[in-house]
Amino acid sequence: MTDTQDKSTESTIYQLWEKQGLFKTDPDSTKPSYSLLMPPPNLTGELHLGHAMQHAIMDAIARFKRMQGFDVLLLPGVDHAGIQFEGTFNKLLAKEDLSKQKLGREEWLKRAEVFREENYQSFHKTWTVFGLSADWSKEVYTLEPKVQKAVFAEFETFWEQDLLYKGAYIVQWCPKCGTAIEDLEMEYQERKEKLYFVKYRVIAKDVDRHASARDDDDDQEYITVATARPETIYADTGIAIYPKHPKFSKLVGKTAINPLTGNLIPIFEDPRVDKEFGTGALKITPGHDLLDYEIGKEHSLPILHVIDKKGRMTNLAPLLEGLKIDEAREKTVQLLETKTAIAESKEFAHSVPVCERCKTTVEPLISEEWFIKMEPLAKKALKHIGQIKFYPGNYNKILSDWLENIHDWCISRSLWWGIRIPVWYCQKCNPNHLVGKDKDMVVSKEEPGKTCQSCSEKHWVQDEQIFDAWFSSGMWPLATLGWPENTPELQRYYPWDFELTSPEIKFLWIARMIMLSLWFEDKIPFKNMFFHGMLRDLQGRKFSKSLGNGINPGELRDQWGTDSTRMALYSYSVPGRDAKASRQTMDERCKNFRNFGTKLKNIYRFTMELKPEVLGMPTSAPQSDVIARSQLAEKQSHADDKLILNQLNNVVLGVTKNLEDFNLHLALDEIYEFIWHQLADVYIEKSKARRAQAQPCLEQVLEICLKLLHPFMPFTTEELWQKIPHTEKSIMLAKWPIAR
RNA sequence: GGACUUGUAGCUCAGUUGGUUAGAGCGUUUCAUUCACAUUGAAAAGGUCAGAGGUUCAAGUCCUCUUAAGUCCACCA
Repeated sequence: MTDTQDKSTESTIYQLWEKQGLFKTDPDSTKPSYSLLMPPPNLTGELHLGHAMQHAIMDAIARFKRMQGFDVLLLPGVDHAGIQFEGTFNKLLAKEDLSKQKLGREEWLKRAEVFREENYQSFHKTWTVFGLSADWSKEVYTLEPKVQKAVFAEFETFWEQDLLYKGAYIVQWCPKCGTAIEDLEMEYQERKEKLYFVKYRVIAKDVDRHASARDDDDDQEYITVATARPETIYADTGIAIYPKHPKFSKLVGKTAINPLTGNLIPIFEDPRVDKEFGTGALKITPGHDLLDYEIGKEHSLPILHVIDKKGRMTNLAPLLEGLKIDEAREKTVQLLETKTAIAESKEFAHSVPVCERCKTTVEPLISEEWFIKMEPLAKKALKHIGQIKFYPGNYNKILSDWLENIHDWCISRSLWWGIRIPVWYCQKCNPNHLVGKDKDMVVSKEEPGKTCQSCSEKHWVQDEQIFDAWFSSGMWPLATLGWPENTPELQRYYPWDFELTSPEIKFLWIARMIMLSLWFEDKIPFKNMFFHGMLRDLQGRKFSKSLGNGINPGELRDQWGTDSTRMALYSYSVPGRDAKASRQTMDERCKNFRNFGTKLKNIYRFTMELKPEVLGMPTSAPQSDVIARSQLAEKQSHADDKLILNQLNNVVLGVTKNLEDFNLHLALDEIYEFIWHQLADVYIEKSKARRAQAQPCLEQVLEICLKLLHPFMPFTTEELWQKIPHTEKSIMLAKWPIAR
C-alpha cells in the first residue's frame, strides 16, 4: 500500500469516527465519567514534537477509558498566548513595515485576528491528523466569551475580597515587548561586563554644599562603590554600606555628592549589603533595581527615573537623553573619567536577566500595575495539594516549595492581545486612573451605564492594560466547563481526572490552576497530574526555532504513518524523564513500529484472509469477554492454545494495570513482546501444523490484541477491526478485555 | 547558595514493591529463505548497571559518601 493510500485510509477512518459522534461525551448515560483536559497550545507557529507527544498520551488514555466503559470528555482548546503571540505577530508586521503604533489598537486587533485564524487552522489539521479523539463540539479558546466571563468573575471576586491592588511598584520590564513581565518569564545570560569603582565625594551632612564644593582640598573624603551600571548613577538617591564597615562606617550620617547630578545623597547602613562584593558600599537606585527599591523604601529615599519604558535615557541625564542603555553607559563612563570619579574598573562575569521571549535585557523600573495578593491562595493550595496525584511524585514537593515562597502576582500587561482589564475610570474626576474602593472608578465588563458618583457625568474610559495570559489560562479547568455558572458539565466532569503538561510551565500554569481552582470552587482542579519529560536534541539542548534543531512531527507522520509516530512518542513518554532525540533516533523508533504495524497486518492476513477453506466464516458473534474466553480455553484442550491464552491473559492484566498507572511505555513493551515474539514467532508458527484446530483460538487472540493496541495505534486497529467479524461498528465502541 | 533528577550494550532508552544466567529498539556479525510477513526468521557478539562503602540470605533497585551531567528556584552592585 502506498503512503497516499495510507493517509486517505486514515482520514476516512477519522471521518467515520467523527460522523458517528464517537468523540462526544455521553452525559445522559449511566456511565461513570472520566475527564481529560488538553493543555491548550499557544496560537503561535506550528505544533512541535512535544505537542504531538502530549496529544498522543492524552488520546491513548481517553481511548482506553472509553473502552473501559467511561463517559469520556477529552476537551480541546487553544490559548491566545498574550505576549508570545503579540511578539510573533509584531515581527511579521515589521516585515511589512507596519507596527502597532502605525495601525492603532482597533486595526491591529483586526489583523491579529486574521493571523490567529490562520494559525488555528494549521493547529486543527495537525490535531485531527494525529487521531486525537477530542470532543470538538466542546472546544474552547481563551479569548472567547465563555472564558472572558469566567475571567471577569475571577477579577470581580478578587476585587470584592480585597485581594487586588494597583499601584506604582518596581517590576521587571521588557523594553522590546513593552510590558511588565514576571520573574518566571525571565531567563539569565552569563555575560562578561566591566565593574566600575566609582568615587562619590563625601561631605558633612550640615555643611553647605557650596562651601564644600572646592575640589582642590586634599582632605576630601570619598566613598567608593562598585557598579556594573554606571548609567543609573543619575538616579542614585543613596549609598548603603553593610553594618560596622571598618572603613566606611564613620561616614554614616554624612552626605555624598552624586558625581553626575551633584545631588546630595545620604550614606547609611543596611544589612542587605553584601560584605564580600565590591567595596562593601552599594549605590542605591530605587528606580532601577529591585533590592535598591526595597532598601530605598525603608530609608524613604526618593525614586528617580533615568531609563524609560523604551529602554532609553530620560532627561534626568540631559546630555544622554534618548540614548540606548549601552551607548549611555559608554558616555557615562567617559563623563565620569573626565571628573576622575572612576577609581578603577575590572572585568567580571555575572548573569543578566533577559526576557524569555525576545531575549532583550530586562530593565527593572517603576510602573503602574495590577497585583493579586497571593498568600491566602497559596496557603489554601498547600492544604489540599496532597489530594493530587503527581507523576512523577516529587512534583508535589517542587510545587509545594514554590507555594511556600509565594510572591504577589503582577497580572497586568501593557499589551493589546488579551482580555482587557474590566475597570473604568471617570476621565474627568480620575484622570490618573487611580484605584480605591470609593474613587471614581467602576469594575465592569462593559462601559458602565451609570454616572460617576463624583461628577454625575458619564466620561468612562477603560483601563488600557490587559491581563497576563496566565490569569485566564489559570482558570482553564473551570472556564472550560462554564464556571461561574454551576453547569451540568461542571458538576459531572470536575475535578478533571487527568491533566498533563511540560514541566516548563509548572509554576506559571499548574500552580496557578491549583490555587485558583481551589479558591473559587473549593476542589482540586485535577486528580492526576502528569508531567512528561522534555524532548531535547542529542546535545541535550531544547528544541528551538533559532537553533533549527526541531523535528517536525508532520514529516515523521508522512514518512512512517500516524500510528508508528505515536508509538515512537510513547516510548519517550516516561513521566518526568527528559530524553534526547534526533531525526535519526525518531526515524529508528518509527521504523521499528512501522514494522510492528506490518507484522500485525500480516497476522491478520494469516488469520483471516488465508484461513483454511474447510472453516466457514464464523456465524457467532466474536467472543471477547472473560466467560467466553475461559469456556474456549476449556474446550480447546491443546496445550499451545492454553499457553497462548494464558500468556494473553497476563498481557491483558499487565497492559490494563500499566495504563491505569499511566505507564504507557510499559504497557506497550508488554503487548509488543507478546504479539511479535509469543504470538507470531511461536504460536502461529506451531499452529501451521494443526491450522484448522487452532483457528478459533487465533481469531480470539487477534481480536483481543487489536483492542489492547487500539489506544496506541487507533488507525491500524480500526482498519483491521472492520475486516474481522465484529458487532460494534467501531473498535472505539468495543469493550476493553478483562483478564481472568 | 537551596532543591530535584540522571549516570545501565556502539547509539537512544526500559527495568513496577530488592529475588534466577541484566532487557528493548537501532546498529554490528553469521546463517536461513518457493513460508502470513526480506518492513522476515534463527542465532551471535557487545554491559564490573559512574565509583566507594553499608544494610540484607539476596542490591541495577534501599542507605551513606564521592564524582560527572542536567533541570528548577534564589542571588548576582
